[in-house]
Amino acid sequence: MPELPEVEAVSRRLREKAKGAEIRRARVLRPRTTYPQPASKVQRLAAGRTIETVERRGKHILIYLSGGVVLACHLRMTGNLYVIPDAGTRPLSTRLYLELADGRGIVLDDRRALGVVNAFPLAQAQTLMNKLGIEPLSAEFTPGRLIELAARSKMPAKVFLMDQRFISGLGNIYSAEALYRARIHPATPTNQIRPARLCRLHAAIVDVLNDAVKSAYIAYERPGQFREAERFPLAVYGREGDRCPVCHRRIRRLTQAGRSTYYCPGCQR
DNA sequence: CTTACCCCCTGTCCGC
DNA sequence: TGCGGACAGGGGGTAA
Repeated sequence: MPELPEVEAVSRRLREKAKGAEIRRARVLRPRTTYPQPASKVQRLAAGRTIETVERRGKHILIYLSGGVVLACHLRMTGNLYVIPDAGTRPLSTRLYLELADGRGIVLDDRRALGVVNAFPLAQAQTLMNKLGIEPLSAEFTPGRLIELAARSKMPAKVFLMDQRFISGLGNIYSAEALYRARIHPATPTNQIRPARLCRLHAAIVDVLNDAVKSAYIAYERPGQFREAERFPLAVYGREGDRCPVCHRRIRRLTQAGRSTYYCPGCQR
């Protein structure tokens, strides 16, 4: 599920519903969820504090609590984080929840249970987030910045885009979609892409993410629910064998860094 | 600095 | 119909 657009949608919805709420207590139902921290530490650090705000950094959701504590949440593959009306009535796949003073709950609902929640002092959260690459939807992400970053790596373009230390937030789907929009072959070594094409890639990244954020925000209108009708239209991802709408060649799949990459052999060179 | 595994989990799909 | 294996939008760790 979650790459930057979905995480942004989840984060916004959570902020709208839970900003200002007081956490009565926190319960970790699956100890591994707070790894490497003990569940007790997260429960203790969250209890009694007020949610000041909720922000996204890369694919992380940061819940800022009163007293300088941050809950850093990562949804990984199947996680979702949302407010439910009654903390006593939770989905089966709840791995951790925060019981709010008004009786509502915030749940980490995660079937595959790969999601993680840690509690950090503000400064430590800051340090960890500083290790992430540039925010692709921020003003600092410019064509020039992408050109600088690309010069530092000879990774295949797709692997580069997925590496959170360069740009944070792109995953398997939107990396492939951005490369398709930019007409760049996913295996091209990043430091060999010409500046003009990197400018095109920059625009493609920003456009695809902005489009997908809008779509994801609508799709997650109801907490914990995904509206199928609002699924973002994917040009190449998961479409092996389909015809490219532009050049009519069949979409191909290849494996890079253990993940599937989809691309159009006609458009992407 | 890379790549190439393995691990963490559950669920689904595909081929035999 | 049943079953084993591959694979799935995440990342961390370790070895080479």
